[in-house]
Amino acid sequence: MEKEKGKITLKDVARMAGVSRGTVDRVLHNRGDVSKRSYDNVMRVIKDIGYEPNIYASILAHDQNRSVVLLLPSYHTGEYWEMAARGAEQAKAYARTFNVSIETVLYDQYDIDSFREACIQLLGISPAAVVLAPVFRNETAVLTAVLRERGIPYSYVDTKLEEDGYLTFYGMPMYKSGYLCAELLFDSISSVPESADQMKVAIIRIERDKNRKSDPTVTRREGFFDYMTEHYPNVEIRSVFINPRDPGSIIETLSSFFESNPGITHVAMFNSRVHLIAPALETLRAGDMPRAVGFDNLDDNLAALRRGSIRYLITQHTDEQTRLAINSLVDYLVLNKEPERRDNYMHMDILSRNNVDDY
Amino acid sequence: MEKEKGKITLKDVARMAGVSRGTVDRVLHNRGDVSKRSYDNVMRVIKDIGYEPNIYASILAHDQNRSVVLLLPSYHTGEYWEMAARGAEQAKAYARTFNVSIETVLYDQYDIDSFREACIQLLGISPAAVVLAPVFRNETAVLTAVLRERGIPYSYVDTKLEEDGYLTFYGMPMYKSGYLCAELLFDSISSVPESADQMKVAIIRIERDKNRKSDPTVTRREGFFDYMTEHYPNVEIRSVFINPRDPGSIIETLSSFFESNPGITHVAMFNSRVHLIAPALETLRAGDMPRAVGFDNLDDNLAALRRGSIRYLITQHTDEQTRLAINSLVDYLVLNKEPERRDNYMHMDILSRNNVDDY
DNA sequence: CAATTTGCCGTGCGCGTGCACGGGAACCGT
DNA sequence: ACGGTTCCCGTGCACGCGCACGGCAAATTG
Repeated sequence: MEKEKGKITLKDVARMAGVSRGTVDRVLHNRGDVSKRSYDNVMRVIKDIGYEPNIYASILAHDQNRSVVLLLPSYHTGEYWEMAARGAEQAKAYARTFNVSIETVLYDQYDIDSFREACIQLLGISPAAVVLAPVFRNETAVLTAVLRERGIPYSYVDTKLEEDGYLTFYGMPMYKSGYLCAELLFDSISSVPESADQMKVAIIRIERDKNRKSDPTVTRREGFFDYMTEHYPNVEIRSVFINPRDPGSIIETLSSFFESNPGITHVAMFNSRVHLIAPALETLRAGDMPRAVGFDNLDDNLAALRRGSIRYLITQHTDEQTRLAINSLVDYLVLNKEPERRDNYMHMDILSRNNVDDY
Repeated sequence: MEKEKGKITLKDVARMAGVSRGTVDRVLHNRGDVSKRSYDNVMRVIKDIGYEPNIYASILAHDQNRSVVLLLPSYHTGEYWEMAARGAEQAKAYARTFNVSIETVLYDQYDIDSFREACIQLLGISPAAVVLAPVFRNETAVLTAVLRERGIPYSYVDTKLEEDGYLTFYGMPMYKSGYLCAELLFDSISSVPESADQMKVAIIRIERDKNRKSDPTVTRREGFFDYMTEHYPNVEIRSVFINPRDPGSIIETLSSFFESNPGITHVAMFNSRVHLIAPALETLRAGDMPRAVGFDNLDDNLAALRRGSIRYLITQHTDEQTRLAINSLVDYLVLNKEPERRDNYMHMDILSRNNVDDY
């Protein structure tokens, strides 16, 4: 289906359209100084013979080094956003193939001013494209407005804003993920529903700062509760809040929680930090471990999974998200390739003790 | 970490080594006519300054069209090997970036002569690289010997032969997949082991032709049985054979099986064809569906999963396997990039009704 | 010693595109 | 009629590399 022999070049187009290479070039890149007549001629020929520019020659001649900037919350090793950064690392290999480099700009996700500074820094780089996670919604809207104005394409990862200026979005179906979480928790007794009376669920949540950040896990929680009301309306559900900034306090919090709420058989956590409660479960409930399900393949989570203190992890391929987002932008920039889909919901992986190894 | 400004070119290397571009070129491509002195000089400079050729210029100048051939059993839509072919489709996009095209050569997996013919056809194409699944072990060994002799790199997918001439292998950890299969089947009652007495497992197998083909699922079966003896040594396990060539017979076979083996609560199947027994389960066991687990994300399997007649599917990303295998070969051919790992065991995905949608 | 071969090596051209430069024609105003 | 714009357009060089061609010196041969 490809006839590689008689490759059609720009020169051929020029000849067939009765103009020079320069004119074809001007048409291809919309840089004016072309009469309507010539323009139409060239366009017709291009369409007729299906001309496609040779990207090697193009890149070779261009020889410019564009950069795609990834705008992320800063992270320590083992934290959620590190995975996103890891994805960028993988994308680099692909991007460098096309002479585009990946820069990462970080900000403190608890400090809105640092986000604003990061935006300024980002614009200073004058990137060819941007990948970002809209942690601060309003400020992100400001940034993307500037990007649109400057004609810089951008993609969302993790979450998106409800506008339509972005090129692509890669994220997780949050509602479904909560639903799935509940299923994995309670699948164990679906064949013996009468035992549902003996179950009690604990939902571990994070004490949140009062800031303007968005909390994507609310949707996940909805999915979870909908599953519960549909399948196990009588199961007791309790919530407890822990403070991730003070790891020492967690075991105390949970200890008193378990005392005042005896008979907890299931534990769910809707963000990436199940690993924080794993040690507490192991010491407080060594005898009768509740069945625990959490999210995201952080190293600490995987370790807890292997130890058996977490039963299942649902992962959203955070690294893949950034990788694909970057790739879509690179394809768009270099190959003029429109993405297949704008909104891309990633597949959720279910991880158990027995399939983590080759992850 | 990249200094893109002063890109090092072949000319720079030539200058620094005190030779001409031609000589450097001869060194790079091992085509002789270079004195030992010059050779050493050039090699030293290359290593010192970390010269890397510009592949765009290289491809542009070279302008040759190589092809990678994928050697697979022929398939009908919805069958296992179709997924492998699908992966090739995805790899095409990447490959064409480098002026390499992907050809597929098919053979009848039940006819060894057709395989031999396919090999001849393959060699006729004089491919730059080959991806293959060693269905016929001995004949595959013959083929790979020829490939090695001709210096054509090749990669295995799905299964591999025990030799070390291949560039990469992408497959599934078969033993673990069987183990995982058992866990997913019986996880439901792990907290109430006393009910294990009431369980009965059926293993559905395929009547095999008597040919020299390899059966990779034996290892999977081992993993399954090991899990069972470790965790539920007293559970009854029965096997039943169905004939995939005669779909009409399946329901009869299973009907009489269920009659003579009442109380089957769990069903496992170790190849990609669970979809064959799903309708039978739905009609024969509508009231008390046994819990069924199978393998591979064939469309029919996914449909059965959605209908609820299969509880879990374990998938091995067959499409990814071929995609990655092809990519590894392309990288090796074009970029001279050695693969990171030779043997690559893919992650197993667990698919349930609630996470198939975004697959 | 002349003629030829062999071992090494440098140079020039072409791959297809981006872009700067300059130039011709038409149009304007004086 | 003439200088000055404006609008279009063609050409030449550069990008980095592969490869063919030819050349020079040393080694070999008759």
